[in-house]
Amino acid sequence: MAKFSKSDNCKNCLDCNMRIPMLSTLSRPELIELNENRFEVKFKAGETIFKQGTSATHLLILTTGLAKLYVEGVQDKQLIIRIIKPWEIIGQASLYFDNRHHYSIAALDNTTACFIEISAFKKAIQTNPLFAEEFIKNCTQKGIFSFEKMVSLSQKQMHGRIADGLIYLSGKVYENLNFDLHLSRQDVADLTGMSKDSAIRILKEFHNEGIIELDGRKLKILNYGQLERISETG
Amino acid sequence: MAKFSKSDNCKNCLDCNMRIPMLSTLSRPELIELNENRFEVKFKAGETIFKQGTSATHLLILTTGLAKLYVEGVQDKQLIIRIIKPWEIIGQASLYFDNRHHYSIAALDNTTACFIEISAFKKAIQTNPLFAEEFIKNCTQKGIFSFEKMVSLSQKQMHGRIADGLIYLSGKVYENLNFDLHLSRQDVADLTGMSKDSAIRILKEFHNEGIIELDGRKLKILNYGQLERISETG
DNA sequence: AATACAAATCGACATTTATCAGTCTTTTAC
DNA sequence: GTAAAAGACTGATAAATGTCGATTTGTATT
Repeated sequence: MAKFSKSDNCKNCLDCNMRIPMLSTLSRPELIELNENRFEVKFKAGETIFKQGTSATHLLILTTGLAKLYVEGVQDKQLIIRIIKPWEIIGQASLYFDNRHHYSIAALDNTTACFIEISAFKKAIQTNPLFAEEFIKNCTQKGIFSFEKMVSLSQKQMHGRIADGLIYLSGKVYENLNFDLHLSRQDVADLTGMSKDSAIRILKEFHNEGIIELDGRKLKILNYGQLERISETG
Repeated sequence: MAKFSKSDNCKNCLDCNMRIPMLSTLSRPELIELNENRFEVKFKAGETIFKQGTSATHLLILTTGLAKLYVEGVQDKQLIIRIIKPWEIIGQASLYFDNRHHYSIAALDNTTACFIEISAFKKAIQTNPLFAEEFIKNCTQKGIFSFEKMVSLSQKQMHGRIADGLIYLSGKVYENLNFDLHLSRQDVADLTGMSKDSAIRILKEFHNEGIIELDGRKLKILNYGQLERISETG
């Protein structure tokens, strides 16, 4: 189970300042206030960090590990929106809406999560226009990302969607053509909107065609250009 | 072609104040400044109001008519994200990102659009925290809407997606169970992520089963509960 | 009203994708 | 170390969806 502690990983918010662009707009007193309203919790791989539908009282920043952000769709199916890495701020969606979580987060790894009280955040938005601007920037970027995801999910066939998924993982998550996948095959399916069996099949096809090398969860992209072509032609 | 004029429809931004929640947080001088940096343009049904990829210099508020907001996907296919009604603020996505439009807007009707300079808007965000908050609220709501749309597009079958489309149109756009559709069959398909022929087929099915009554573009929802059920079961 | 053109419609067919059952492999639990 | 469970994989089949061609309907133009 999750273990409580005030400062296991990052000593305080003044540290985060360096790593999180949004927080760098905050003044020293503001950071100190943020720091007083936070705590860290450790999660084991597979544990739910927060669950769609529960009330949203804190924002979340991972300090170690990876997690999946997903919405619960029809008939217990999950749709993975994106993979969360350390130093991203998560949970803004609920800030000004209905104080409910509209997605779930689950650890893909042993992770450490820092929870920051929403009220401290809101205060910073009200008093620091630069911070508010950064916040808005963040929101709008996610909006644009959503559009691309919708196009991929609704207009591309399975090969294109898997290609998009692999490009996303290597480009945005692991920043490497060669990585150890934290996702199960089911997760890959939930990320690309298809059945698990179909995801397995396409991955195997890509492997057989020499586009990727896949052994268990070790994944190497051998022909990135080909993936891009598959992504574009749908 | 589009016809220029400073104040065809709404006399000035002090009017809009009443109709647009976000603007109601602005002070009188702020509204006056906004008013000095705006102009109105008329569009005929079918005309493009702005086009994905072009540079974003203005935000947009419709004062009359309806428009579709869509992204250009693979192979010239459109994905309609939502329908725009008067008194919604459009174009925030590009505000703080790369100053490009990431979607297109096309008139579905004879419409009047009011263009507001982005710089005037940004200034209000920086100087008026309440306005910034309203802006953020707006962004996050759209984010949540996006999640629902992604689930619909990627996890529901055609019947469920058409049901979602009809529920959206009657609930959010026309606010009536009985309306004159501005969308073509192709538009309905682009809204629900399927081929035109499939959209026609499902609509006809719903008509034959007595769930809706559809004659050309006159649409009446006869059994809303049934639509909800179809939406939930996918 | 006659023509031209775009939109809507429909049935037949092809393709894509999901489902299912069964096997194999890897990890977990004791 | 072995049994059990979970995950990965595969082929066959069924279901969902798209495509195509032909026809009809509606609308705008003369």
